[in-house]
Amino acid sequence: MQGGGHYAAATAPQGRLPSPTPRREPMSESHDLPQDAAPVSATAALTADLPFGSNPVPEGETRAQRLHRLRHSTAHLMAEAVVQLFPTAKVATGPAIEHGFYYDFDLPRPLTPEDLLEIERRMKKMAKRGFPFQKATVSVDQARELFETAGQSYKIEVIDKIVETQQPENVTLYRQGDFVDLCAGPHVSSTSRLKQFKLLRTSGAYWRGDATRPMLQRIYGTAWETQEDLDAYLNFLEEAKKRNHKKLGEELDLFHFHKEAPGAAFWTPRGFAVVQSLQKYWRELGDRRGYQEIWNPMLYKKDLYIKSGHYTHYKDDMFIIHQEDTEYCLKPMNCPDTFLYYTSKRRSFRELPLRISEGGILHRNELAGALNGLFRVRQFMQDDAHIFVTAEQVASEIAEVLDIVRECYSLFGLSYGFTLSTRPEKFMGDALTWDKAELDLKAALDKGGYTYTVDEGGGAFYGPKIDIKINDCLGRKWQCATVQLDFQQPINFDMGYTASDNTRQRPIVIHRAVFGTFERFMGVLLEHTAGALPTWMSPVQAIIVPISDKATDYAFAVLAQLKAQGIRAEVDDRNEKMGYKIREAEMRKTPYMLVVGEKEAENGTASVRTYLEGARPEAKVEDVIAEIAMRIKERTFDVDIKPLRSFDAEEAAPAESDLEY
RNA sequence: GCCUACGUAGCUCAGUCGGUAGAGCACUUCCUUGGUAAGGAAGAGGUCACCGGUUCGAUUCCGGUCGUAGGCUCCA
Repeated sequence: MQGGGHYAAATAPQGRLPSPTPRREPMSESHDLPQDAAPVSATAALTADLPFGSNPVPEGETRAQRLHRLRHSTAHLMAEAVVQLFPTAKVATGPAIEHGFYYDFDLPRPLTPEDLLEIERRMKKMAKRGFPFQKATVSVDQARELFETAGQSYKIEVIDKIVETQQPENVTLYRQGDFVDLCAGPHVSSTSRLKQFKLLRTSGAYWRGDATRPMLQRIYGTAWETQEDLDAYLNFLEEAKKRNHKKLGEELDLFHFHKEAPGAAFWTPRGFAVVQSLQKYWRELGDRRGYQEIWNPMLYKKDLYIKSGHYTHYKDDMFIIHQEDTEYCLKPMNCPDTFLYYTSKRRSFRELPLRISEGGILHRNELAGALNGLFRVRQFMQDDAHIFVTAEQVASEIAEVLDIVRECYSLFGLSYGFTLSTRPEKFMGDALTWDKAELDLKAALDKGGYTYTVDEGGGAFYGPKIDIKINDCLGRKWQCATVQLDFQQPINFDMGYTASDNTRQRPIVIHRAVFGTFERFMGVLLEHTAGALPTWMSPVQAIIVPISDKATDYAFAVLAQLKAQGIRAEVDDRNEKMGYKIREAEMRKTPYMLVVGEKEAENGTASVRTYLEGARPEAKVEDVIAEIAMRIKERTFDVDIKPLRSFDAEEAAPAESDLEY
């Protein structure tokens, strides 16, 4: 990069610029510009002639657009601070993103947390000084010359890309203070508009997201229009941290991870009770909705995956076992072996739609760096099902699946959104079939009254799909459910059915999962409920607290009654005071606490305390049991969900003011 | 897999500028028999992730491995 151009140093007096910071030394603000900083003055000379002028503020912007502009400008401000600290830095790209912004840099050394503080400090300082954002429209050649002189090779690449895709005559540059960037804009009028921001973290990021390109250093930050918004957002981050499902899993003794099996959850008795409650619901739902469950092997000769195409397209993600001369694969998905079931005999149109579910144990060799608690594991179980249908049945069957989605998610107070992904450029089958299928999916969505977004060309090569994203009570989105049409695998497996006219027809396969994986869904639910699960899922649904051992016999008698009704209950007969036991039960978020002493033993009652309501008056044991049993049976969502304010830019409109940049 | 950071008792964390470690909670025993979020005392518990290197001596410094976190990439 020939001398390490400080490409941004365009116009300001040179005395303001810092010298390169020595490796691993704490930042100091008293550095002066090195006298030999040739690239700097060269750049300054170059930009001096450029037509920097006004930066018109767009009219009629939405709040989202305003925030986007604000955040993008903050990214530029940050880049300026980074270039000050690291004059040899190369800057890559720095867009606004949801809730904030980032900027990628190629730096001489890794960033430390102290660097982040120093960068933020400089940003605040420059913001206060109020440098205007100015815009210049220059020819592509002028821009290229500028960034070449400054040694900014990534910017050259961006220019090349723009030229290749858009063939413009001119590009625009934006400048604030000492920093000039290739940028389409728009920006705020002045850095003095940038007040409520915070740098959050650094990370590595491949240039252009390409693992073969250099790893850059990315700094993430957040920016808002008001201090109140910023505080609320930082509070949200804190709350999300508190609700982290790994932390809750530890505190509530639900699951563990061990390095002996990276990426695979070890469920404790308490945690497994929760998983089983969910699986029980899944099986009941399947029964009710006409699904039949099968149970297939976990280990297959590679032939199966050669047939399905996974061996060529998915091999890197599969665990493969060599046994003597044979290659076996741990199954990464249920579809291929479900298809073996389908083709195991001749099928009639009378059997369709054939709804086959299988919650097999799946293994995927996810990248080590991608593993993340229950959200990304290597071993998991999906609430998977494959529905074999005729073309005519697609629309009604999809509608049925969407109705299951509605039922499931409403059970947990989760809202959700749909995305319809249509035919990609490279697709299998004929376009007519696709068109019909897409119309069917649309019709099912419309008929159900669902709103959805369309991702044109976002479908899988084998068929269009509907993805469902959950919104939890912190407003976070999670991809769990998916409904996919598949025209390809029926061909690979030569599936058929005999139609009413005695011809052999090809079925269409619908892949569907609602919870997605039980693991991820558990993680989402834990964070959504902050670990206070509804009674029907709770590991221990009722705990009986004898006041002293004089009441122990009665406590166990009550326990027997609870258990007789299928309630997960325990007696805490440890030699502790009741206050202690209650505290522990509260911290475990136990929905029902039945306090019993001599008085209750005499009356056949219990003093009830619930997690939701606190202490209640004494009640007949039968009545309490009936209440708990009813909540379990009906799967009542007896959870106190306090939705945090949304950070969706469109929803959370501020008190209208002249927020004008 | 890549970047950065981290790994001390079951959990949450102190600490050691290189001389083999400490707290709280949990656990065990004893005392206490107690009305709605921690009663008291004693005890036990650690190859300071693992493997190498430097050193008289490494938990501490260096290198590697494994695992974890946040990202990148990928995805349920």
